[in-house]
Amino acid sequence: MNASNFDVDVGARLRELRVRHGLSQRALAKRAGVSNATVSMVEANRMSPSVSGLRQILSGIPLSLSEFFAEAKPTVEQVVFRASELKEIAGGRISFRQVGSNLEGRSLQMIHERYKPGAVSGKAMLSHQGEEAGLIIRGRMGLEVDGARYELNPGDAYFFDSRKPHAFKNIGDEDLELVSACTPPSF
Amino acid sequence: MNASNFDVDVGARLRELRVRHGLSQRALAKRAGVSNATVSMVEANRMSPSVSGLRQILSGIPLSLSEFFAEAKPTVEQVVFRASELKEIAGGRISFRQVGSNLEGRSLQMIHERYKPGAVSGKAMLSHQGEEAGLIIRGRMGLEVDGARYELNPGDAYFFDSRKPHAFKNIGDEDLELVSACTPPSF
DNA sequence: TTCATCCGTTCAATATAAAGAACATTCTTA
DNA sequence: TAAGAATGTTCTTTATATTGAACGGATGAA
Repeated sequence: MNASNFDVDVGARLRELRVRHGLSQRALAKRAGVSNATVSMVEANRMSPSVSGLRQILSGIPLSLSEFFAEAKPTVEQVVFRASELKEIAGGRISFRQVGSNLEGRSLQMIHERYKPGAVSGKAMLSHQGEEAGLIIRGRMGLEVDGARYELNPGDAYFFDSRKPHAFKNIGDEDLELVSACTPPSF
Repeated sequence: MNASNFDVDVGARLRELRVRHGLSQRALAKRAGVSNATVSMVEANRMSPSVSGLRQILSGIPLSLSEFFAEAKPTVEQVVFRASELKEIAGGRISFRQVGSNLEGRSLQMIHERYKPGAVSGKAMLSHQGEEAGLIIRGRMGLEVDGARYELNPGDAYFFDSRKPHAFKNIGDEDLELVSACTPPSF
């Protein structure tokens, strides 16, 4: 049994991509160097192509296997989130106010962060893979990533791999305010 | 043209994942309900499994096809980007200052945006799939997504699917300043 | 109409993936 | 030593993916 996710409907996905690119089964088959019968069979799920066969077919679009199997991103309903609507996901001396409350199925998370003077946060462990970026709006931040220390002022920014251990600290006298984003939002 | 990637070595990737999970070929085969011979052949690239066969094999780890074919993320060298180092990717009445200059291999892009009063930007066409988010620092923004119009003030934020047509405008008297992020950075 | 050309599907023949058993090798353990 | 159990590989048979050609339907032009 396949534990982790819903199965990709290979046939439907191929058809969707082919049509989106304005190709007929035959046109795609010719570009890819396979028979039109194969394209037809695969799209109808009447057979499961070999990986090399699928790669061959996709070369006619062209598209990588990675792109083919990438998770479909669900549509996000709400577009605008008022300042008062941002979801508080941390309290006290640190305020994390997230854009949108439901992370399910998203690949991007944005947070409006505020730290009181001296406040600290961070992760020591390797979390799931992904990337993190942020830009300082106000105040001074001390950043430690993978053992290296930095000081950031308004307008400065950071970018690193989420798997590296990291810590944030407000090292100034006033509140520290920044906007951060990370992907994927799973943590 | 498939700009983005090199082909996956299916055999090597499977072996890497199996070993990383501490499974022998036979143990994996048993959990997945396939023969050990198949696992051996696939790892040696002596045959290219069918998609359904590979899915079956991966179910023993377990791992989804999506995860199997996901691109390995390269490590990002530079962590901190000074305000003066942000890369200007648009000029004139609109200033887009990107965190980091090289997007290759990244899945996250962050931009410090500034619009003069009246300045407009946006995309009418469907661009590649992904998500976009932003948070207003200063000024007033008019946002149109998929035909719907919104007004945003400092602290407000937005989040939508990049494929929807969208436009940004500074509808205030002062400069509009915001931090945005999108994924994937391809555009 | 009739011809031409496109579309997607289906069929029989062939190439290849997958199973099950036997193989060689390297460890343990007696 | 030798026996036992683990590993990954290689064999032969069987199931299935893939081909090339033929099919039926739709569209458009003479």
